[in-house]
Amino acid sequence: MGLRDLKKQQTRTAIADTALRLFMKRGFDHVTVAEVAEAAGVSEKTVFNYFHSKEDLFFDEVDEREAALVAAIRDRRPEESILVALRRSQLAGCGRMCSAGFAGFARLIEESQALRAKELEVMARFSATLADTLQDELGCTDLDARVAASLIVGVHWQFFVIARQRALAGRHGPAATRRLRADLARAYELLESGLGDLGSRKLGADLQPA
Amino acid sequence: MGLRDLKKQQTRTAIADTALRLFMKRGFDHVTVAEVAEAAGVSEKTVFNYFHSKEDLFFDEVDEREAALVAAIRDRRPEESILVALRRSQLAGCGRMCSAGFAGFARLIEESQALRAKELEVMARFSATLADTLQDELGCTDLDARVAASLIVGVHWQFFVIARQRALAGRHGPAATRRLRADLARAYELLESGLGDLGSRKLGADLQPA
DNA sequence: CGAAGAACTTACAGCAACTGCATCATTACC
DNA sequence: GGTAATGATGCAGTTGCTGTAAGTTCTTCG
Repeated sequence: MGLRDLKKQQTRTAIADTALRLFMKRGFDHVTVAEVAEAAGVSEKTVFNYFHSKEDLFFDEVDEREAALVAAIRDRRPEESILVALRRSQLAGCGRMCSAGFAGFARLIEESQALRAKELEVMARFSATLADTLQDELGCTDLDARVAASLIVGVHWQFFVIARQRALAGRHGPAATRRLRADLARAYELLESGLGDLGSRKLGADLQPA
Repeated sequence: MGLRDLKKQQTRTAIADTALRLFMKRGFDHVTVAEVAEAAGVSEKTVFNYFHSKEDLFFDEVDEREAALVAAIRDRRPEESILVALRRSQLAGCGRMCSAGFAGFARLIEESQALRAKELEVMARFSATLADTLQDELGCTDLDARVAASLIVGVHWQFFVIARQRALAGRHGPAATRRLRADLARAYELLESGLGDLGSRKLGADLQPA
C-alpha cells in the first residue's frame, strides 16, 4: 500500500472520528457537514468524496457488519444450524449493547429521525444479502429465501430497537445483559417455531401471557 | 363541514393528484416540489403546509392503510385467527397488484431511492401499530407482540417488493394473480410454522427446494 | 532523476428540500 | 357589516448534496 492510500485511510478515519465526536456532543441533527469538515481540517466537498451521505458518517461500519453476518452463516460449526449460528452471533453482541457506553449511541439514533430512517435502509440491505446467502447455502426457492431473510432481519432489528430503548432507560450491567439474552432466546424461539395459529385462542399457539 | 374545510380538502386532493400525475410522467426524483406547486396552481409553501415532505405526496394513503390493517384484526370473523384474517386481507389485494396499471406504481417506487426509503419508514410505523394491536388483542408480553409484529410486517413488505418486481417484469393478469396468491399462502405458511431448525439439514425444516 | 499523468483536494457556484416570518386574502362568527 | 380566526403567499435563509474547473500531491515510467 502506497503513501497515497495510507493518507486516504487516515483522512477517512479522521473525518469519521471527528464526526462521531461532534455528533455525540451535540446530536446528529444539530451538526452540519460543514462543521464536521472544518473540525477535521478538510473541505466540505472532501467529506462527500469519502462518504456518500451525512448518515454514512455515522453508519460507517455497515460493510463489516454485513460481512460478519454472512460469515456467521458460512463459517458455522459443522452440524450447527443457521438459526443457531445466527443466535450465537447475536448473543455475543448482547454484552456490548448492555454496557454503559452504549447509551450514547442509543440516544444518538433514537433522537434522530434521519438516523432511524437510515438504519432501516441498512436492514433492507442486510435482508437482501441474507436472502442471497440463504439461497446459496440451502438451495431453496427464491421466495423462501427472501421470506426467511425478512423474518430473521425483522427480529434482529426489533431486538436492536429494544436494546436501545433499554439502554436509554439506564438498564445496563450484568442483570440487563442476562435479561437481553433471555429475550433474544425467546425471539429466536418464535422465529423457529412460528407464530402458530396466532389468535385462534385467547393467545397465539406459542405466545406468552404478559 | 364549512366552506373552508371543503376548499382545504379540494386543495389537498388537487395537489396530490397533480403530483402523482407528474411523478408518473417523469419519475419521482425528476420532479421538484416547485413544479408540483406551479402545476397545481398553488405556492410551494402551501404544498408543504399540506404535506410534511415530498415523499408524503406519494404515500398519502398510509393512514387509511394503517387503519385497515388494524381493522382487519379487530373486526376479524369469530373463530378466525389473526394470521388467517391478515392473510385474507392481503389476498384481497393481490388482484390490484397484478393489474396492468400497477406496473406504473411499481416503476415509480423501484426507480426512486427516496421512495424506497420512505416505504421502509411506513413499514416501521405499521410494525409499531401492529405490535400495539396484537398486545391489546392477545394480552401477550411486549416482547412477543413486537417480535410477532416485526415478523408479520417483514413478510408483508417482502411480499410487496416481490409483487412490484413481477409487475415490472410485465407479469400481470389472472395467471400472475394465481401465482402471487400461492406465494402469499406459502409465505404465511412459513410465518405460521416458523423456519424450523433452519439449515440443520440440507434444507431448513420446512423450506422447499428450488 | 525528472517529467508526464493519475489521484486527491479545494473553492465556488448552484440546486432542491424544507422552515420561519410577516403579510395578505378569505372565511366564520356575532 | 365588522371583527377575529385561519389559511395562502412571498421571501429570505439553512442545509444536504452535486458539478466543475483548477490546484496540489503522489506515482510511475522513460
